[in-house]
Amino acid sequence: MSTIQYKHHDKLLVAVDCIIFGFDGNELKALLIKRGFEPEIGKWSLMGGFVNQQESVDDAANRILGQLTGLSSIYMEQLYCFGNVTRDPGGRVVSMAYFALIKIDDYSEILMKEHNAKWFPLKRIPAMVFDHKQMIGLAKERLQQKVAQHPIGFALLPDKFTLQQLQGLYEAIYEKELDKRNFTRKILSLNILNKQNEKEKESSKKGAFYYVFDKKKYQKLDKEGLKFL
Amino acid sequence: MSTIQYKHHDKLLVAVDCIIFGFDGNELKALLIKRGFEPEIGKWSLMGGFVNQQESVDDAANRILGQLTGLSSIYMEQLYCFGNVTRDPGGRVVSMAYFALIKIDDYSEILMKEHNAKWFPLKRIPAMVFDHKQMIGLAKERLQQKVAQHPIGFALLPDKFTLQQLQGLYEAIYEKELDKRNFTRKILSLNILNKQNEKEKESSKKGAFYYVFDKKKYQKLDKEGLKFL
DNA sequence: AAAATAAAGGTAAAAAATACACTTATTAGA
DNA sequence: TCTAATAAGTGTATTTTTTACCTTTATTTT
Repeated sequence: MSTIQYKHHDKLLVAVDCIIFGFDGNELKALLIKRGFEPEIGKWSLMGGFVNQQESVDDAANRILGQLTGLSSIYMEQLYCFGNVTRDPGGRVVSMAYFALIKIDDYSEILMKEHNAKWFPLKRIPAMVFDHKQMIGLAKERLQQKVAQHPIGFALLPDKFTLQQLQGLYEAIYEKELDKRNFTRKILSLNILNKQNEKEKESSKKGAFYYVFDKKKYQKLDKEGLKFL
Repeated sequence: MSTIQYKHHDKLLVAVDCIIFGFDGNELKALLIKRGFEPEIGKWSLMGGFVNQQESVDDAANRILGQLTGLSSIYMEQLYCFGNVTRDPGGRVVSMAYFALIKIDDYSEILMKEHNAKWFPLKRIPAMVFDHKQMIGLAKERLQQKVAQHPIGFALLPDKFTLQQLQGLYEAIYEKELDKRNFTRKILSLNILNKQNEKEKESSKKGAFYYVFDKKKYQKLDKEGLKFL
């Protein structure tokens, strides 16, 4: 705080931009929308909006995510503040970037169409407005770091998933192949997955058991201090 | 960005608050100032200020840090955005918290006195205004994580330091004792320190060799992908 | 019954992390 | 000049973690 009254200070537009990640079983993707107004009309953009006077920045982020996906109680965290003076040619806008992890089949098709939204593989992100591409790059790095220490990846998978789906997710995030036996051993040794009796039978004749993430077991471990992977 | 014109949206006060860390050879400390105006006059506070229309948020953080310490080109990074509606009873203020690492003897005494600034050990932070104590707690956690992966700790030490001073720093940050031989072996194996011919002779009769951090060696390693400690 | 498919599972070798204690260089003081 | 005091400097054995690697099993289809 400064030593003079608040009212003498500049007020700024504060925006939120959401990097929305999804996983289709094969690739990591980000959900982008086609900007329908100037400046930069027609370019791809992150879903964003302005923070209102009477809502917290986090609330604004959740509101904006909800507008596009119809989803609430989604994994989301602050990424970074983009605060350059000239980042948005439309005005002085400070943007808080957030990233969210959603189950790719959970969003509302209707809302998606309304917003001209489309999933893009992270490896093939098109030209984007302002600093949005940079935001996605930073979000990817952050996800890579975070996922190694916290079990947030499950937010990208269906509630029931096979070990190979889980491994595929990590391979997509890290962009490298992992050894199946080592991966399985490590993830199971954490004791945060519950094996189901049911099998997934689409991708093999033998079928692979489903697992579910046991949040309570994890939280217990987390208190004791756990490195995730 | 929203689908209606920017001018219809709310503008907010955007503040920056700086957690300034120092190390006195023994303890990690934070530099606080005594707030001289309402609300919450007389309470301890982080050094802060408002972001001006014509400066970036990062520039504002550097300006504010310079106001208190007289220092520039200091290690500083964004910590987190504190955006609750009611966090500051004086008005709707979104605060970007930054943390900075300074060499504790480098600041300007004059500016410190002007601002009623004082160093507090992290273990004995007094009551503070708003959410500032929470900011310090978060900064400490972030520093602990960061320092394990990046060689930023040197910003808290004099240019020349002994291995025991360096170890002491890590012990202060992690809040636990480390084994001297293991620490020495590990840090030297990174090959980012240059041993000097000169010895520090105050704390022992034998004297301990000074080392300096070699930024170039580090950057070379960093490109190749390095876990720090 | 045979073939095809992907799932499941273990071991040995290498690397990294930990635990642990004596010798050395130097100065101050007897 | 000898002795005592002080912290610096140094190596090895043990445990844990990580990595590399392939055969057997369950099930379905033909």
